[in-house]
Amino acid sequence: MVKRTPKQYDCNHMNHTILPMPLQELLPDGLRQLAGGALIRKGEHVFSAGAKPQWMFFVVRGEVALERSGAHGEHVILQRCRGGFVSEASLMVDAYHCDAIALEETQVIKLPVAALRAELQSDPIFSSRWMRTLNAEIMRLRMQCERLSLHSVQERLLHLIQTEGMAGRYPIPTGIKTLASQLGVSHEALYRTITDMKKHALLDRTAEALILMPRNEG
Amino acid sequence: MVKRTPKQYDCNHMNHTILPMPLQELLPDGLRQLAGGALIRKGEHVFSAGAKPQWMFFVVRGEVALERSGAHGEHVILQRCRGGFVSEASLMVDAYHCDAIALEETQVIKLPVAALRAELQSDPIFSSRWMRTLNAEIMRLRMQCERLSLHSVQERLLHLIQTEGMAGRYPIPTGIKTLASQLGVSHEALYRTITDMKKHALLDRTAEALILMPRNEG
DNA sequence: CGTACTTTTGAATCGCATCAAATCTGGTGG
DNA sequence: CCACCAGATTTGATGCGATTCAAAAGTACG
Repeated sequence: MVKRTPKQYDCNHMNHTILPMPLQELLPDGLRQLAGGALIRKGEHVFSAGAKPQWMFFVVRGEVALERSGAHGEHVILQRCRGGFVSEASLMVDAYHCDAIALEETQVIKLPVAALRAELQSDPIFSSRWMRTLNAEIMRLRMQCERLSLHSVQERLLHLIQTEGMAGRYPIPTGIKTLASQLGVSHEALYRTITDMKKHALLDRTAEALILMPRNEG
Repeated sequence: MVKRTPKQYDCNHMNHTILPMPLQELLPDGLRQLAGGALIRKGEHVFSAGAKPQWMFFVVRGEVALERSGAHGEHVILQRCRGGFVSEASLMVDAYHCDAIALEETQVIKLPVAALRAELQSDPIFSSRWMRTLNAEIMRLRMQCERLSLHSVQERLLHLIQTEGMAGRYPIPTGIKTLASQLGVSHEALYRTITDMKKHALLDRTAEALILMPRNEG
């Protein structure tokens, strides 16, 4: 095999291991060549607000939170990402508009923004697929707005499980505090709500997930 | 001038009047030919959740709200649109995921979805511009999520004026009740907050807009 | 075994939703 | 011009649910 310019990852060789299926299907060959990997430790920034986007990040394993921080250290989680691209919107923008922080040890794949942009220009199929991911992002965000418009913690939690869970099951791999921040409520309130719902047999909680109980109304 | 197939609007002739500048710049010639117009009365649906998108709507004048309705008639305004495309995300989707309702008499321009999709495939420049609008939408939605994560009415209102207003000025053409719904608070609470803020010289209110007063802190 | 963090419970307080009612407004028709 | 109506605006009172502060118990990790 021909020796190639060394990269952070030799993707030609490792494609089948480091590129997850959805990314395999999405990316044209040319871009796959340029993909690199990175491991981000818990608490570290993937990128920071104000910085110029150089890479597009795809989360393979772990979890990244997009957050914005106010002047006083309070921070709002705008979105959590456990798989797929982080901040697709940053592709066409000169500076990030929020922070991305690893909530646990996280494996990402990096794609150079310039190459990605070029590929979008020249490959209509890829462009179309990319637009689909943007559309999905928009709908997810609209869902989140709807959720945050609900007034009680229980309503928000139910909405989350119903709209983002799978068959009434919603994973909570990074804990309740993270989830509370995502729902825009205090962690105490969320703990209490979960306890109450368990007591009323509306919800079950395992270490990894929240599970909605089927309603057996008379 | 050559006689053309009659359309709902003769855009060749009326381009400069019915197509607003941002749309002029965004759309390729071919699509401009296919643009039609429509006038939607207050309270009427532009489209409804579940329906298959046939047209992409661009608001020229008036106001459209994207809302989702629960089972009991309660409705949440996901977004208000006073200019520009409504629900860009619906372009790649088989069914609308929310309702679009005119909050006042509204002038829109309609573009056939099929032609728009085709143009996105064949025109990389247009495709790139369209992606930019999607990105802007994503950022606006993230802002709204951040806003809805704030706990007090005053914080939400300030955030709205600061992030979506121009130079501390935010137009309220369709009234306070609409604004309250957008902020996810009751209209009474919003009225009271505005009154309080006026009393404390934080805010001024005219018939058309809310205006943030500059803080003269010691 | 100590440290840091999460989970849990408790109590006090506050802001908002809600219900109610009065006033104001613009528009319509007699 | 007035009577009337539908909405919007405004004020009031009440109760609930969440925030907040506090502290204890549990858990992971070196």
